[in-house]
Amino acid sequence: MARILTRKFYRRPTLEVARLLLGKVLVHESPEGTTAGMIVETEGYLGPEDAACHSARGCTARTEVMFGPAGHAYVYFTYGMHYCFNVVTREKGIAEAVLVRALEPLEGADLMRKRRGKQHLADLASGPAKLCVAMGIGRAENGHDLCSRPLYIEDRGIEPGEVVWRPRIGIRVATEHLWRACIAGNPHVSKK
DNA sequence: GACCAGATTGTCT
DNA sequence: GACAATCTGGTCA
Repeated sequence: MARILTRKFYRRPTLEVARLLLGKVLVHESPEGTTAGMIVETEGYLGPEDAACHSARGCTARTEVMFGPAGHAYVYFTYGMHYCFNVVTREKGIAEAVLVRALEPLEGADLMRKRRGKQHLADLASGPAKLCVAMGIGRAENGHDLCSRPLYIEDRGIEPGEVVWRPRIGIRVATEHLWRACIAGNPHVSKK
């Protein structure tokens, strides 16, 4: 009953995509094995209006993917050691994206444990940099079309339950917006 | 449990 | 040359 999300899904307004992604399943069919996790936490980044958004200061080599068509992966490197995974929304030329902040592991938990060096399920993908390690996402995945294998998001008909909006985390500016969507009470959300 | 500093490098000024 | 959409391990309680 699983259905890979089409480009149409990602062309919606960014905050709507952020909310609708909760309960959807991110799947990576890597050479080492398949890992999958349900998305439990996301953040919207709203282009020029949003000082915290990488694209707010124009199109550069780094942010180029965000300016492209919806449904592509924007993976960036930060703090000298971490990757973060985003989904590009809207249409070509409108540089907005949704940061996937946390997953609940569904498949390939043993592979995630091996990649992360952690045993506890809630430690495997409960943060943007953690989930990239657990899912094997890195620079190579930047620009990948999420409507196709080996990396995609699918709808398995899971009801996310109650959704709550919170301030965004880990940024220095524009922290007043409630643009972080979480599944209420889910233990895999990055912070309480 | 809460708080703090260190790791480490791509990207932009 | 400064800083970053983070995580981890240490210290102190």
